[in-house]
Amino acid sequence: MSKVEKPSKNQKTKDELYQLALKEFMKSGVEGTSMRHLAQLADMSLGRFYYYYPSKEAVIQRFYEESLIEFAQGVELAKVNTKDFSTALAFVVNHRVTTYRPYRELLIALSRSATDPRSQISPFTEATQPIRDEVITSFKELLQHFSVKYDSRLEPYLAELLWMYSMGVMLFWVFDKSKNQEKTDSLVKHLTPLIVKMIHVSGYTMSKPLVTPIVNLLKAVLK
Amino acid sequence: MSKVEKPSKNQKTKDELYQLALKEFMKSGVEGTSMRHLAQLADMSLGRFYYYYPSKEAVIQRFYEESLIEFAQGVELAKVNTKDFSTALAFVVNHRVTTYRPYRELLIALSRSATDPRSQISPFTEATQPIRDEVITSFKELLQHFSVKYDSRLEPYLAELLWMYSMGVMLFWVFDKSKNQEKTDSLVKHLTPLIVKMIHVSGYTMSKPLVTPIVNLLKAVLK
DNA sequence: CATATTTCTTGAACATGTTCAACTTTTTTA
DNA sequence: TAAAAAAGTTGAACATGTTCAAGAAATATG
Repeated sequence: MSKVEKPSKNQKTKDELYQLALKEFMKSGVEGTSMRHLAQLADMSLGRFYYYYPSKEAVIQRFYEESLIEFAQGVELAKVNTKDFSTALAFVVNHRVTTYRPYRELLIALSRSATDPRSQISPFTEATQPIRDEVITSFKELLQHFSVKYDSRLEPYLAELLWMYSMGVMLFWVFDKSKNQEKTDSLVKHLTPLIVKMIHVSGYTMSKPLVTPIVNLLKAVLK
Repeated sequence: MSKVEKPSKNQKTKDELYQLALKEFMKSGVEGTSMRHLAQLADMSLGRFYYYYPSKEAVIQRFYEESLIEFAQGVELAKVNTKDFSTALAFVVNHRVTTYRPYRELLIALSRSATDPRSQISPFTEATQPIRDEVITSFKELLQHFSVKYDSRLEPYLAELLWMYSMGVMLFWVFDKSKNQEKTDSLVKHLTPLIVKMIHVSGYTMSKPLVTPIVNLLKAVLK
């Protein structure tokens, strides 16, 4: 009756096709996998595949959406697995990198799409991206959970900034050509405590004048 | 006799094709311009066009290279047109945005390529990109020209960091959907003096302990 | 149950980026 | 200057992402 409750054969096919595509993308890369090949693997006509995913990018987009869900879950996990905010933030980012590792190939394709302002996927664009907002909300909760203290003027921006930090690390990771992407690990290990310290310090009365220009910057640029 | 001095008909044709392609890209967008159309406009066969530019991306790549040259020139210009380092840095970035403005469409395509780690174009990748190094060198000279004082441990990184800042602003600009991209102007206006102040402050003895973790970060992550 | 409507499926066609073997013209070499 | 090598050019072919009119199957409606 309602729209939600039927898993509908349609949805099931869609899911299967997605899994299939994902596996093939990992094996042969995104560009190395043709839509015809995918259709063939799924034992269906090309047109039929396109009925379920109207474009190759649509499959990537789905991957992005699934990732965001896992992202939010990772933030939740951080709450129970860590003792302070700094390790929590590092945990979130590392968790993301870890779960992405098998999908590196895919993430490259994703980052290509993401850097197109016209794309729905771009993490910077403030499209009505409900899942994106969910992640940002869970960052807000994480801050509260650890009772992080900071300059109240940062309140409207801080969670979103943390989100941007995470996405920035992802991008760095995609580019990271060092063995096992260990530079990314370094980056997170060094930068995370720095950021957290800055957040803390922003709360001290003495640093108010330092925070003011930053707040002005954020006010002018975000939202 | 030498390799350099003949502008060779080849090179001339290449230049003309580039200009032609550029104009068409601006008019119809990069994706909206087919290689066939370009060949037709140039009154040559498709295969012939491909003889000069082996791919569409090669044309974009050329645009990138030309841009880098202008970039370096912009840094030189800043030397003579500004009185202090902060305005110089803002000048460089604004100059870049200004000269890019007519090519916004192209820059989107560029940023797509740039965000592919496999591409030659990526600003982050430390490919042997001689022109890139030239820009970084001119940043070094700019620092010297204004006798900017800073923590000496930053010396190996500072110029490259400024380069990254500029590229970051470019990326922001591409995404900036505000009217006339005025948010980018805000960003530059607010952020540039902040950065310059931080550079200055790094030189004070009292801030050495603050700089140390940052230097460690840079050491671990760059180069 | 018969009909109308929606959902699904097919197969062919199209547009476009790219490749390449064959051919022609230009330049170098002896 | 004749032969050989290099540079330039052609046109057809290929692979791939995407579209779409037409039809089949499933579902809703009266």
